[in-house]
Amino acid sequence: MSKKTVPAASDTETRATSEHAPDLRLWLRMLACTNLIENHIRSKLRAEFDITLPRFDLMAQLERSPQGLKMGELSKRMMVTGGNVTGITDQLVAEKLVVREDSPKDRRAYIVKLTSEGRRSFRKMAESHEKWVVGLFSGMDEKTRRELYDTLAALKTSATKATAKK
Amino acid sequence: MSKKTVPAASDTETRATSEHAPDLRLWLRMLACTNLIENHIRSKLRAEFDITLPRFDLMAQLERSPQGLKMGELSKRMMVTGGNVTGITDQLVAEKLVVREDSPKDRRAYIVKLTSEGRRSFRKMAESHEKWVVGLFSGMDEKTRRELYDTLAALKTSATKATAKK
DNA sequence: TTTTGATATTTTAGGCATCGATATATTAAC
DNA sequence: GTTAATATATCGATGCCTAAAATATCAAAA
Repeated sequence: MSKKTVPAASDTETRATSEHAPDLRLWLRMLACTNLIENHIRSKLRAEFDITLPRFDLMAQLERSPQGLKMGELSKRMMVTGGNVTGITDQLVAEKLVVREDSPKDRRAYIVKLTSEGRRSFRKMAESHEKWVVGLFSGMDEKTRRELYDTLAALKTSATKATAKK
Repeated sequence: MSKKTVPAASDTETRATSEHAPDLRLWLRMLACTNLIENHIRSKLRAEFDITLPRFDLMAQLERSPQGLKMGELSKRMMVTGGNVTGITDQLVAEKLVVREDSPKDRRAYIVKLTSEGRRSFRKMAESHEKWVVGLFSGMDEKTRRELYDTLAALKTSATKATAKK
């Protein structure tokens, strides 16, 4: 199913050597893991639902906020630029999966919402998506996953502080 | 320095709610961390050296392999498609940072190598890059970083196995 | 009011990424 | 040796993504 053009062996982490700072090796390993998982999910979404990851992600945000979200909010939450959200939204609107409604409070803004078809469609995809993710992590025991979850919280704090300053 | 258009607060992890599978929340947190760090590094590279992350990454691979690498090898190690490597290499060749040499063994293949200017340039950038990464992780204590490094190894094993099958 | 500045979104130009198709060279089968 | 299968790299179409500029609205100060 979907012959992979992107190979998984001998990956990004190859860049790290013993002479590098431990933090650098840590970062490259993390990046390699994330890319591996992300690429996998991307190709599954495409193969089974003919949708892209960014579109899925945008819909996921909306599913969590039934009252809808402004473009700017989507941008913040997805950690991408506004112009990017414009493009993805355009596509989803064309597919009738979301709608742009005028904000009653602010004529500059739109409120983006899932259509009922969008909601139905998303829920179906999300179910599979969750299974894939569970599968990807299933080789780790419970304790290790918990540990990873907690250490990532620490990383998030550290990185947020570092990127915020200056 | 370089006012960020991409905000960092209220991020991708927002997608996760308590009703989701723990693995899903773990994955979204990991993704949020990676995006945060990657976006930061990307904008620093651009602001201080006027280079993109993919070009930096390609040069990093070559720096590790002074004998040069074939396009296909770069593709494997960077975890991107061959066509992508073609494009990035074209740009770096135009900037005279790398060269494409004909492979003596295989007339289909090229060997890509850093030029001396490329090597010099890369080393300078790599020094800063390493500092940024260290800074991003500096809010975590040594033990936690070690823990993260180890749990990621387990994740890599788990995910590799899961993506390989079928 | 009018101006000033900030906010919300889109637009534009350029680069990165995929997939699928193609051209060419290598290797294996016969 | 010819044919067939495989491997290497590029190209074309499409979509994501950013930064910077343009447009429009809002909100507060003068």
